[in-house]
Amino acid sequence: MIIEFEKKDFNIKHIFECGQAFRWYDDGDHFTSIHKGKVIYIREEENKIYINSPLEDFDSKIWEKYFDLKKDYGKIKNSLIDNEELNKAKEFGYGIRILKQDEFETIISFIISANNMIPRIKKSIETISSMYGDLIFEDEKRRYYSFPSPERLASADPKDLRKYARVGFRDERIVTASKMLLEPSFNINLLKNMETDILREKLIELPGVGPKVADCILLFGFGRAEVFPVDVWIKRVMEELFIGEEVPKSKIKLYANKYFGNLAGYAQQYLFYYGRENNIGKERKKENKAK
DNA sequence: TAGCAGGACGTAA
DNA sequence: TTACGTCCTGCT
Repeated sequence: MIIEFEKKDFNIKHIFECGQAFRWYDDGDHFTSIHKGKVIYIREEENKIYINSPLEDFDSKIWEKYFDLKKDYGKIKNSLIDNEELNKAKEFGYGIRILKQDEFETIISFIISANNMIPRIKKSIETISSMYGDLIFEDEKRRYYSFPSPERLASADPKDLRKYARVGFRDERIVTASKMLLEPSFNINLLKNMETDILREKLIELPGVGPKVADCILLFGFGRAEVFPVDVWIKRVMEELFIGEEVPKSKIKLYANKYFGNLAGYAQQYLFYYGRENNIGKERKKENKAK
């Protein structure tokens, strides 16, 4: 079974490489992605996108939701302020979409992301899935495992997470957060219905979740598109392109809100991808250090 | 081999 | 409220 649609505001590479997701592979002529215990192959041809699954139980609705296909990203881009630098970023990452990822997986993934780098985060998540998830499929490239349930991760030994999944000091955080997420006050349906600021406070109760990680979870796991996560990259990019001077991390959000309003999350993705791929702000940082 | 990159968190000012 | 040192791994 297959989903097929017009290639408009959709670029597979942009979607997966803009730093929002970790369970995907660039397999040359196609990308492979794992989500909610399912595997898909996704490829672009001329002006069409094809998503197909090697598994029997293919539910196109899951993937429509995951890729946010109902949303008109052209319209979003047009609604963002007309700013020269932002326009460049929009053009550069023209096919970015914000994925709607599984809530639990997003929480654990971004706890792992703290003080960490994307290739290492990907490796840790892959190992964790192979240790505590279920084998769902195998092709000539690799074996695919589902991301473990909160129950499975709650009973994991932090020492194993450290030793095999190389998560370092995040080991206890992962297990404790998984345990807390099994408590009634963290019931997923309860969380889903919370107002964004309340939900952020709730998420920060989890060990390993601070303001930045909470914002990533809100944006990528709970679909709160008005949220603007501030990491070292986006800080540099905002300072370089919009603010013109170094400001504390806490101030960056105020600028984002002023410029992008409730579309801040989309702007963040275009700017993050554009800034990181082009090393924006990094040179200036080096210069400052040399002084 | 030492240095660096990357957020959370505890402590101190 | 802000500023700092520490927690790890993997790369150069």
